[in-house]
Amino acid sequence: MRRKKGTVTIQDVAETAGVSVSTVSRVLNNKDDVAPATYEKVQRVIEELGYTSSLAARSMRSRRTGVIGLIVPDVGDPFSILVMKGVNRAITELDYDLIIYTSGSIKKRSAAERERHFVSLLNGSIADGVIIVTPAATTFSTAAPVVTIDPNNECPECLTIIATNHAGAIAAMEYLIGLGHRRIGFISGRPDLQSANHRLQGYLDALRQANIPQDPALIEIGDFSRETGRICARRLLSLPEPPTAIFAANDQSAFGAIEAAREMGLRVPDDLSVVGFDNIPEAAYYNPALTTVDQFIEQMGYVATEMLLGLVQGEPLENDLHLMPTQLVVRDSCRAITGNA
Amino acid sequence: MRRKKGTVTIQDVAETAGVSVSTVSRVLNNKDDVAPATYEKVQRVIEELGYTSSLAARSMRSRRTGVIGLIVPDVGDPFSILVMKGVNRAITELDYDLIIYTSGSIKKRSAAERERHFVSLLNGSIADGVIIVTPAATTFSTAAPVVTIDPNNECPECLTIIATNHAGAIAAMEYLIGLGHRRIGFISGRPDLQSANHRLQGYLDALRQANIPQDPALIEIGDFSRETGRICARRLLSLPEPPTAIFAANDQSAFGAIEAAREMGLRVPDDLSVVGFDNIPEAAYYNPALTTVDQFIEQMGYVATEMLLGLVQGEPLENDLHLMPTQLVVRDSCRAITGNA
DNA sequence: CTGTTAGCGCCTTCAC
DNA sequence: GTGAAGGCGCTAACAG
Repeated sequence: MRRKKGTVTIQDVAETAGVSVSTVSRVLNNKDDVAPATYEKVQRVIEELGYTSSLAARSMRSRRTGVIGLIVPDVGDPFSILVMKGVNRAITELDYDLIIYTSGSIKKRSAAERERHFVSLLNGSIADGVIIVTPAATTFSTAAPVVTIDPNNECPECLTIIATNHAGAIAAMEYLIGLGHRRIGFISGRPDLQSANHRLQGYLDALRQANIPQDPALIEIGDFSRETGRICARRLLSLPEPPTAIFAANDQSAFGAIEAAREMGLRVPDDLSVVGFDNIPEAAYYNPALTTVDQFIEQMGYVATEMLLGLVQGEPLENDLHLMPTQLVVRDSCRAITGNA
Repeated sequence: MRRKKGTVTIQDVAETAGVSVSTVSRVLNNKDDVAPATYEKVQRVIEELGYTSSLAARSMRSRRTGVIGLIVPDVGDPFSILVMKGVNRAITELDYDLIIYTSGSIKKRSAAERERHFVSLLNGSIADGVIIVTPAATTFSTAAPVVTIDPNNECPECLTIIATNHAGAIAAMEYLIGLGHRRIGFISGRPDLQSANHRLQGYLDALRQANIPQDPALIEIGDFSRETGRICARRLLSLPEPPTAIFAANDQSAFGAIEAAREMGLRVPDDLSVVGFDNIPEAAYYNPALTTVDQFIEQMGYVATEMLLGLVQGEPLENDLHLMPTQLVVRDSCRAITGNA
């Protein structure tokens, strides 16, 4: 770790190798034909000097930098983590580099502002393309391609990946209804999110389909957090006529709901059935293992990266919207209704 | 999202504002005295055009870029996630930008290679400094400051942050011993990691201190993963004379151990006490809530960032090593030993 | 095959 | 106060 001397540049390499900078540049980019002897020599000097070309300089000259950017709202959020994993997998397979940014829920700037900030920070500058997870903003001024995952609002002009939230919610509800449940509570996600609304709509539609009257008291507005899930479930379970099952709009809320039930002396699934949405890893480990709707989040990240790199490499994509399938995963948090209720 | 036209440059701003590029540059960097009227006008044009200065160009000219880099081995690992959160918090408070890289456990290049790759990718180029989590490499050729968190090996010349692993392990063991346990199994972490070895040493020393003979059969070599924790625990619990308590070198292993116990028909804590290490968020939510040693991981990220930014801003740091305290957090996964065993 | 010549977008002297 | 040059490290044309 040399502190002072600074970076070794392409110049240094050229001089100590006794060639011109362009020759060095050529071997760096495996260009044309360089005399094997020269190539060898330059390569050796590069090795010796521990030279790495400056990303900054490189991206300034050539369009392609070989890095793509990922903007997530929160590094601690399981959804974001899974997307990161998927993107990371694709990135390494396809030999790109990945830069991750957090648009965070910070006070200083709004999420939308930070997103814009990062997009332009990356744009034309450092990254060949950008993936944005649950973007708050709907438009971005950028020359590089953008793919959005699970956007909060319709995002015109953006490539978008989103799960079949409505269908997934229906599947969960049909399962619960098939188990004999009639009073089913719903803990929704943030109402400003498309995906949350689609799930709510699925809940409603499934009820209608089964000819079960809808009871507004059974719908609680959550925010996808564990803590709010707990609070919502408490309210639901304190109703004069409490639900026998709860469908939570994501796994975190479902965990909160189960914890609330437990605190109130209810056993899951014996006294209350709970279904989540997402199928994050913890769902399988949870006690009881959580029945939930898988939306293949990690795969979303992977697909987003594939789409983005396709765009980067100039392949024109036809459809702007990629629908990710959902699938009910039955585990141990639900039980058929037996006697009363 | 304009696709074609490319980026708006400082030139464009200068032209539409009717000034020279240097003037624009001045207002961008709040330099000297710019006539208020000019300042205002330029500012407005910047706003209108949605201009953001190119990170690439900027970092090429000026030393300070205002971004720091974070290199983590795996975005899915709870330890890395907590560090990210801490770094992120410090970053936003101190008004820097953050770039995250994954050195990943990929086949293509070794972790050490990837670390070096990223360090030089960031160095002198994009970032003012770099934080590396559990680095495999021990030296980095870089002009920018480097801080390492929980390095695998001694990392000379690097600023290092590491928890008091030995003391933490002793605390956990004293607690278990105080509860009356005498046969205590240990599931270690990867033996190539400093922190893992320190914890093992703590286990050993606590035993000696309490005059409990050490039994090699009670020590299993794990790798910090849940799955391995499960396997190790299975072996431990299948011993002719199984342990009454298990101390796992991290929370993930502890979860695995509890799951193994459950599969074998043992109840935790009634039939087996388990202590973990890390205090990741899941530990509090787990059923039973996990007794563990907090090593304030998030805080490590925060402190690392503070140290790094101190270095970046030229404040000379005195000590190269920051020791993070550890603290036993008692929850529900242990019980005093009663009758037999 | 290799060196020379232009810039990429920006900041930093230096004049005015 | 402001504009005009020079150059950061690198790549992409051209020459040779």
